[in-house]
Amino acid sequence: MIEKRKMVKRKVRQRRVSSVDVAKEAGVSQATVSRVFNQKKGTNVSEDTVEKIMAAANKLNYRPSVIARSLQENTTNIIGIINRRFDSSFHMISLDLFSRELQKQGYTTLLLNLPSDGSMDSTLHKALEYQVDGIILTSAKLTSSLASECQNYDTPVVQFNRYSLYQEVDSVCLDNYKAGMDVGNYLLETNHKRIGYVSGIAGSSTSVDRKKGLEDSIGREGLALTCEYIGILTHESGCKAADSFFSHVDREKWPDAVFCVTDDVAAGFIDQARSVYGVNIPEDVSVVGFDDAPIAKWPQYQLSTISQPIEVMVMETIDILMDLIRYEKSGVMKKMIPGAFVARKTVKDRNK
Amino acid sequence: MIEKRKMVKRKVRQRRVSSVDVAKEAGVSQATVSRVFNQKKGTNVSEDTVEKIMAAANKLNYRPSVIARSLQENTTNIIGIINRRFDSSFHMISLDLFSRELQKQGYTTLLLNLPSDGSMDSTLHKALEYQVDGIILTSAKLTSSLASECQNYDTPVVQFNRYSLYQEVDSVCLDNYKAGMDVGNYLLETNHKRIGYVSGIAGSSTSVDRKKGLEDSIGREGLALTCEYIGILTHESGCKAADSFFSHVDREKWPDAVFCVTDDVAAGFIDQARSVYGVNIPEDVSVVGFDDAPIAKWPQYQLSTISQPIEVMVMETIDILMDLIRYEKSGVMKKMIPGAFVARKTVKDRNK
DNA sequence: CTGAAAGCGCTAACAA
DNA sequence: TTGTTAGCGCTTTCAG
Repeated sequence: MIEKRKMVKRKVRQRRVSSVDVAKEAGVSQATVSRVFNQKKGTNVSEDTVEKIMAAANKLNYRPSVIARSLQENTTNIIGIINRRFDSSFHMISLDLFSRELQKQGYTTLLLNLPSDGSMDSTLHKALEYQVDGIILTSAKLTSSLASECQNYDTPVVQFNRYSLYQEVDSVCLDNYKAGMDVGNYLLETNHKRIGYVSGIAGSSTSVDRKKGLEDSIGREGLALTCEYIGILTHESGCKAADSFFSHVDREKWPDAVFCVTDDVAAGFIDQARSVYGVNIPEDVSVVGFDDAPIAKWPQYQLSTISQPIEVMVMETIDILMDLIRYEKSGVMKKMIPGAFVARKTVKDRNK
Repeated sequence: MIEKRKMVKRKVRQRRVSSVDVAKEAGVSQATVSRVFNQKKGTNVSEDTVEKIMAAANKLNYRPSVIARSLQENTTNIIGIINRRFDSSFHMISLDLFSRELQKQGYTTLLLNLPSDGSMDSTLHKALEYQVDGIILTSAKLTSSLASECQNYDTPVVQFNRYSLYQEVDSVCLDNYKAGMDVGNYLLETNHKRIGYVSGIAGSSTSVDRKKGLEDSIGREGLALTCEYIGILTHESGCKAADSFFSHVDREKWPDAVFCVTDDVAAGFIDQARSVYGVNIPEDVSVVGFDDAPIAKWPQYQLSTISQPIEVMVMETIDILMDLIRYEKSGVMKKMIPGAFVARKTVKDRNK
């Protein structure tokens, strides 16, 4: 391979065929060619010339240069999606929805990754340099200096799956706090007393908000979390949480309900609890997950969980971004989407 | 929302600050500004002017326009990734690796989706219009007319996770046929006689090649597939396969080994076989999966499987593409990557 | 070391 | 209906 590279001659990319070439071939002016390939508002070109031009274009295999057009129009029809990491099906599904829907609306997706240290400057600048028409920032927050930089470049940003009360940035986010409260209230109604929480990555705002909602809810009944495990978003992390909750602990000190930050985590928790500690779900311990991922429906889990309407969230995000692109901004839009509790079979009503 | 849109004035995107603005501010010519922002080969600009220019640039918040540069240089530093669908962690992981590695090498990723009818023309044309420097086509094959169109545009294409003997297109693909043979040979060595296959989407070449390898391998011992189920790449599909293999069938007619196209499918197969039909894995039936996804390591599965070296495959793909971008093409490169059998606990040695 | 000027491929205002 | 012309912001000779 190395050999080959050395031996082969460097390459200069050939010039592409341009509207001038087509114009020459068709015997018309370049502007007319441009008109034909811009059939916006009834551009007036005679049938005859259109035909001549199309013939020439086909013969030469002409395609307009989006780059040149972008330079002229000061707009690229590209949306930058800045992604923190792919660590759950939530990210995969939302990215897929984003790019498909944007494509449907005539935009293309430029995918940018945040470096693992989480610093955003260079990635954001890259997006700005490419003159994207808008930016979707997933699972990350903009600092205020970065936000004003986007303002300078007249490039709208919408945060997806993250929000902050103190930011001037538009955002769409599941109402994680409320979802946490809903879970708490449900567990109270079903008469649970010893409630545990299995968290995601320390400090992740989705995880923190869910916990806070849970705590505030059960706090109104004078309860506090019995136990907590801080891990990551994997099955294995759920297993470890079960270890931490059930080993070296008297049976009376076990939680009677556990809220897991993710369905995957909940599955790991359930598997380990059942197989290693002989815990019956939900007779001994109730479990609630989050996401309503496919795994929640697997027969052995039948997991009660909170479903995130990802598609709604994605559409809202795109709508807001499109407004920002097309119209002058008037106020900040922070959209909180409610999650929905899906009752399956992992929570027992302990009133009975 | 509708209201708001109507009331607010249409937006015209403001002009960005250009090198001319910086030049004015710094009291130099525009060309010199350009030089400073192109410190490739020892561009000779004096310390003094560099400082003046940087000061002005910072003051005005100047960033070069990649678009204008692309127009001039006839190269965009964008790689188009054309994606068929996201239906397994394999796609998610490989996309993540692709975009991170490309970013590391100074490229950016334009993400394009194939429409659900699978037609590729419009998507490919979109990539060509954006003048991407190269295209990575994942899980799909180029028709010969499309391939020659890319040639016309001097835009190299590498197929990832798909290949064909008859194509002139470079490709990187796991050797699915060989992997299928490996599984078959292993099952023969361990003295299995009644072998079944759970396939992915009908006609998907990865699925077909794995099956063919399996068949050819066991065929040399005079065996044929005992049973087959054609489904999709989900846990549920694996459950259905178990239904199809175990219901309404005498126990003596059960397969003694089943090869599943994916770990997820294998997990569903195992779950259903165990819980509904009381099948012991691997005592009654051995199971082999594919991918070595995280689920293969879950305690309740401990799945024997074939691991795909995704990272190697991604790197090879990028290497080939970079060669194609930088050097004249000399021959077609079809890279077959071998999978590796990972023995865990779902295959029983029936010689003992 | 720096400036002037041409040109990448396109759109759009203006003329004809 | 069509052609002419002036840029969009940049890189790159070519002079000086």
